[in-house]
Amino acid sequence: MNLQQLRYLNEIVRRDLKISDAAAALFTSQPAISKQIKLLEEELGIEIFVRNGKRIAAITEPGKGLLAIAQRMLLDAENFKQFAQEFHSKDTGQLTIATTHTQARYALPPVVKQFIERYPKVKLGLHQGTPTQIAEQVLHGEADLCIATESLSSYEGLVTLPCYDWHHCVITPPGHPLLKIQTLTLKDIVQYPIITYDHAFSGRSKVNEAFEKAGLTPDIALTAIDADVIKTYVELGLGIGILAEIAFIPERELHLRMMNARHLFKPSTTRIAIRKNEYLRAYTYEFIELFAPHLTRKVIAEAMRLSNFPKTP
Amino acid sequence: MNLQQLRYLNEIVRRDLKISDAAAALFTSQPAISKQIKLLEEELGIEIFVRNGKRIAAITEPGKGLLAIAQRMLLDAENFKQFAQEFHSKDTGQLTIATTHTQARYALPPVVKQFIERYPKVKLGLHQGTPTQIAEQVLHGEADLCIATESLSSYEGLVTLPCYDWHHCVITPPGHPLLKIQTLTLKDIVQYPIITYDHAFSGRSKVNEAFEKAGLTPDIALTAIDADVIKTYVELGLGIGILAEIAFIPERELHLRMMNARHLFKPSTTRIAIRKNEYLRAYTYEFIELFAPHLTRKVIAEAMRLSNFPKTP
DNA sequence: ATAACTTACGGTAGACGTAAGCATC
DNA sequence: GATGCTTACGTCTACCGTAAGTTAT
Repeated sequence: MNLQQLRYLNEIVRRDLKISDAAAALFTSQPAISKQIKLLEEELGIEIFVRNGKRIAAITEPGKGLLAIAQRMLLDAENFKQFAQEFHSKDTGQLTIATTHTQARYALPPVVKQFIERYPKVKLGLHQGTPTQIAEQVLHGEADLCIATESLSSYEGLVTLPCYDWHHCVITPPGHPLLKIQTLTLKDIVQYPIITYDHAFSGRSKVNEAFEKAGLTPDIALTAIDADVIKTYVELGLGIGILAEIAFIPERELHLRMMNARHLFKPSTTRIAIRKNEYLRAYTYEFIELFAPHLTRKVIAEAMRLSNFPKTP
Repeated sequence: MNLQQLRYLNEIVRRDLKISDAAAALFTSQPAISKQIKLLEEELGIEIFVRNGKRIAAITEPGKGLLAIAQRMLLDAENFKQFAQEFHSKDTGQLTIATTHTQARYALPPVVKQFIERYPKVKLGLHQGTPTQIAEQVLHGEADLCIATESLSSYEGLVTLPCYDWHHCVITPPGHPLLKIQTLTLKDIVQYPIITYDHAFSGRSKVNEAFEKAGLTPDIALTAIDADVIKTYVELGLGIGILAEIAFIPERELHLRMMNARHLFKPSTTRIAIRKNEYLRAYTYEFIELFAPHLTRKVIAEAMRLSNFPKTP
């Protein structure tokens, strides 16, 4: 048994039990993997995969157990290298952040600016995607951390940390009738077509929740993944917008007006997620702290440690 | 980086930083290890060992961190094989138990008898040693579990489980004056020379504790590692004996008499210890349960799991 | 018929052992 | 001088890639 064989095993499972796909992903030949898996099975004396003639049909019960141990070992192998890197060259390396539009466009720029000044030799990568996509990128090690507002906590293999709370606001074109109202109500809002985030994005769930609770059915004219699209269509007069306060920069939006909606929608929490048991570089800790100052190295390390403990119901 | 290199690294540290000793222990040549460590250091770009010319002087700070990860990986590698074994041949394998004389001679025989009937194909091994020795055998993987009464809980890498409580008793030759006393006191006992266990064996600490608390200084005539030696010298009239109740089998000891001493010495607890995070075979669980029926597979697995959690002070 | 895995075979890299060299005690 | 690590070199294993073979879809 060696690490290479474990890598092969892990990749085959990741690629839906297709050896050829795994070979392509690991830049090797199909027979190479085929043979190593055979050798591994032979050495262990058990079958890891259920074969249907020459095709792999499923993973066996013991195979699942082996896979779990293998994955832990592979993660440790990564940690081993990372740990060495840390001492070899403290301030160089890579940091890949997976995030959604809202964060990338409005929350991250000042943080990134500070970070690249502090760590000019760290190659910073930004992957944009849906909350689901970015969570899986972290799970598969394609990104070091992800930042989003929705649905990060449902992944077993991730540790999530709350960064900050924010509120939605309502935007309208100048001169809109709503602007005359002192304190907005949901009833006022449902009078007009609404343009807001796609479900699964940027706290959209809190918006839905509020309307449902009030027994109101809003007329959602258009849903967008990012605030810029929402603003564009509000400017065009298609309706009023509901978006994150952070996404509205008053001095830039000459053709839009913002109204407070903090009393209407519950605050959303933006979270950061990292892979469980992953060794983090010093600059990764620092990036997180730049983004959310209360998430110090100590706090993060403690949360990571606690993530392996039983859930207290 | 590969597992072999990690094995080398681990063994060098285990052998007090002597490459040649590590080579001997792993049945390979000294240059083989030397070179692989060099290669590893080169690959990682850091020095793992502090060299004093051609001699290894110490392990570096990063080296320590790497060693910790390496050890976890090596343990997982063992678990990987063990797990496979489990499915390959459920009821065959090896089980090595490290224990002290008292357990081996008096507590284990019936358990071992039952076990070899149930698992005739499992090669059962018994290592006898001091509590310290047997704990280290488990730590180094030379034994699967150890059973003893003293000082197992002080090892970070072990999980200990209480098996049963037992008491000391006092033994004398027939016709001894003490036998006339209804209820023994410590004052009665210190009138005579005492023969008992060596320190660090079989609850000797509880005996010391009792005398100290009472402000009495017993005349310890002889200390032995095992009960049989104690009994021999009590028979010879060198003094009275204090030993584990379990070690006194009335029908066999024609030249000795036993007196209750439960009210004099605190009960001792015999414990079992296993290595943290080690994958246990089904028959290992069963052996433990045979020895201590309340230690079911579930209880043991839970204790193992909890051993990784933070200590609640 | 094609996609997917296995078998067969030759080439190459890398790990190991032996022997010689050199530094520390 | 003895011990202990490194360097040098030859050997051998084992892994990988290419190509041909076999079996499901």
